[in-house]
Amino acid sequence: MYTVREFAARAGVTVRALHHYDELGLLKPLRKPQTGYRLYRDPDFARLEQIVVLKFLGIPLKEMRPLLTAPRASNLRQALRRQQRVLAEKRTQLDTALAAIERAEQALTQTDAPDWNVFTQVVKEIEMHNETEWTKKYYSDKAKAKVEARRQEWTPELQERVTRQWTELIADIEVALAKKENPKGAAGQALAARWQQLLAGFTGGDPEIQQGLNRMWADKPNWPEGEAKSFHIPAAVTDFIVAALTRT
Amino acid sequence: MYTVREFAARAGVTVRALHHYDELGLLKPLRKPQTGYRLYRDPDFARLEQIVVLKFLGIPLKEMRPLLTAPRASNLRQALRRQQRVLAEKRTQLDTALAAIERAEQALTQTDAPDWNVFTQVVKEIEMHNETEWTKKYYSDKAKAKVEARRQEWTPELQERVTRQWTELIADIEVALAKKENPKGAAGQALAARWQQLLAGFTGGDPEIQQGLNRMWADKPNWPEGEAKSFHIPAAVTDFIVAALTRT
DNA sequence: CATACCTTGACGGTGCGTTAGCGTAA
DNA sequence: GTTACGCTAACGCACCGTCAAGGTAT
Repeated sequence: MYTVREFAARAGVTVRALHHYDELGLLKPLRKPQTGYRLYRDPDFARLEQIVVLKFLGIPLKEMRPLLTAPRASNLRQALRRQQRVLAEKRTQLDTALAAIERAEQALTQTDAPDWNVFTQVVKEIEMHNETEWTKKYYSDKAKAKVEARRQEWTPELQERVTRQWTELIADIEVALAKKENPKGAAGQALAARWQQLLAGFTGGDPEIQQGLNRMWADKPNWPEGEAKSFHIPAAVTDFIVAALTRT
Repeated sequence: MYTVREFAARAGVTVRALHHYDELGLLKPLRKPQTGYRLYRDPDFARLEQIVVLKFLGIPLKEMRPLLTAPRASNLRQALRRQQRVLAEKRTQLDTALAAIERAEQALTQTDAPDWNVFTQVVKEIEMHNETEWTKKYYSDKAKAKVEARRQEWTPELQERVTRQWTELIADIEVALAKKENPKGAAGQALAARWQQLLAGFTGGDPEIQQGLNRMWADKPNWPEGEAKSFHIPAAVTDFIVAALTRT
């Protein structure tokens, strides 16, 4: 039986952190009857260690609960793999930033006034490089050029709106699934039409781009999974759309 | 002359971001007389690009203003170097986390139940390694062991308290400096005494540790500068203490 | 008149640090 | 009684995303 302070000292965390974990329901100690004082015991120690480890690995506190109580390792391993990808992407981010700084320093040693042009060029290059890199391999050269051309016209806000439209559509489809709606019915066809609309917004009706997209989706399990929430489309949803679009 | 939306589209940022930069005083556009509408012009574009670049490099928005208006490159280069160190440290952090995940996965492939022991061990190892690594080179082997032993007893809260005591002391010394207090006077001696007290709290009066510390401070310009605020002690302060402690 | 775009608040999210005000244990 | 420790509540930080309520341009 430890008090907060003792327990915190033993575990190498602060009292405030323990309060926080308690609030989040991650680690709820016993309470002394009248006073409400927290009372920690040995099993709590093990659990806290697990929390600390997961935090060290960069896993958000809010996602930890299921991992801590899971009796089997499968979801833990899943989480680790996800986290691995997230961290890896962050690292390449960092690497590019570092590279940019180095290049910029070189440029700065030559002139006394900051040469923002060189500077911004470097960064832009790198940014583009990163963003498009992972999708590249799916497109033919001609398709790449076309996609690139479209990118130029995309404002980030347009991006947002489109993303929202997709998520809304997916939500609607999930509702339809829950209602056991028939893909061939009117409602199903309407959803499929919205789907194709959105898709056309990206491909511009270009078959080469469509091809590339197809390849990309076929390889979905291997997508990177960065901070940019590449929207997760449940398999059931795509199945529904496929069913709606295939002619009988 | 662009409206927010146009300008945002041209620059590849969101309208909200522009609002935000405006609020922070980073990029204040003209305003249309009656309506208060924001009006951006070409010079604003250049400035925005600079902001975007610095953000890409991970520099906090609040620190950007002086860098943007600085006519000469010197403080920009300073900032870049600082940022380089910060990023580099973050990267090693990431690397260790990634390494930990890999090791953990290996451990997990063998058992089905999560083996938290192996797991926490790995992380602890690595954490220690990191924390002490950069100070290591200043200490003799014997001193290292002693410092390590002391570390074990330090709770993070004790850490905090000590840190605060140092910052308070430093603040007090700066006040004394402002008053042009004499280091040899009573006030100066009192401050020096507090200094030695705090130091003794770390060294435990051990000469080997003291030696290592001396070497470390002598090498101060080369310290890493992570997120962990290694307290910055102005040169004037150390000078004051040195003057107070050297026997006449 | 409708519609698209502008404005200024203000809340939310991440992981706690940091007062602040107020009971409790030794 | 004093002092050290416990509790909850609430703000703060970084960078905007995301409504919301209400004017303006076309």
